[in-house]
Parts: sequence; C-alpha cells; structure tokens
Amino acid sequence: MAPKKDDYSFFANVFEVVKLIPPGRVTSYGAVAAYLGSKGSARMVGWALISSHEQNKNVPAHRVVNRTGLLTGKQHYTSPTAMQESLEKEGIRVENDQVVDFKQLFWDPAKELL
DNA sequence: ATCCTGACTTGAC
DNA sequence: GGTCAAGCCAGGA
Repeated sequence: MAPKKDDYSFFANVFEVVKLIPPGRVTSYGAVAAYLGSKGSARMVGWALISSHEQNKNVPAHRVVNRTGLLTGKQHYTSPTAMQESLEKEGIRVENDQVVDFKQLFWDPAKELL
C-alpha cells in the first residue's frame, strides 16, 4: 500500500510493494526504491529482501531483479537455481540468469500500482 | 566515532 | 553494446 508515513521501516515498505507484484511480472530494486521515495537507495531494497529471507514474510523476492533483468539475488537463495525455477514456474522465461523480455515483463509500482 | 561491504543505479568513455 | 568510477543508505566490526 502507499506509504502514508515513514513510521514503518524501509524494509516493511519494501515487503509491501514486493508482495503486490503480480505473478508473471518482475520489477527492479530501483523501481521499488523510487516508489518509496529513496531513488538512490536501491541497495537498501536488496538489503531488505535479505531480511525478508530471515523472516517468514511471504515476499516473492524472485520477482525482484536488477535493472538489467539479471538474477543478482539468486546466489542468496537456498539454491542457485531456485530463483530461476520460480520465475519459469510463473511463466517468466529466464535465460543465462537473465529475464527474457524483461522490459515487457517489467512492473513499475510507481506507474502500474500508482 | 570511522571504515568496509553490499540482492543497485547512473553517467561517462 | 560493453566497462569504470562515483553516489547512495544501512548495518556490522
């Protein structure tokens, strides 16, 4: 949901947005960060996702990739192929750790969610 | 308190 | 289309 105030931590905000990502779609860290208002804090989005792994949050982190569509976070998964398989499972084609038609599958919270 | 690292992004060459 | 360097914020040592 739209951040009403900064009462919630940056992480909680990331979780909300990521959980709102529709299936078969992907987004970038910068897009989420920009939606949160911290455009330059794209790294924090990834950091928040790490925390999400520790917690039992139902955050589809596999739907979040870097700007080039590269599965940068796959190495942080339990298995280096878990992320790619999860994406393919939703119908997203992944090739060489990169999302095919990433631009087409890109989901911008600032525009789509609005 | 400083220094380093990191699931990133952008601009410049 | 590549690579290099700088900026960015949070957390751990």
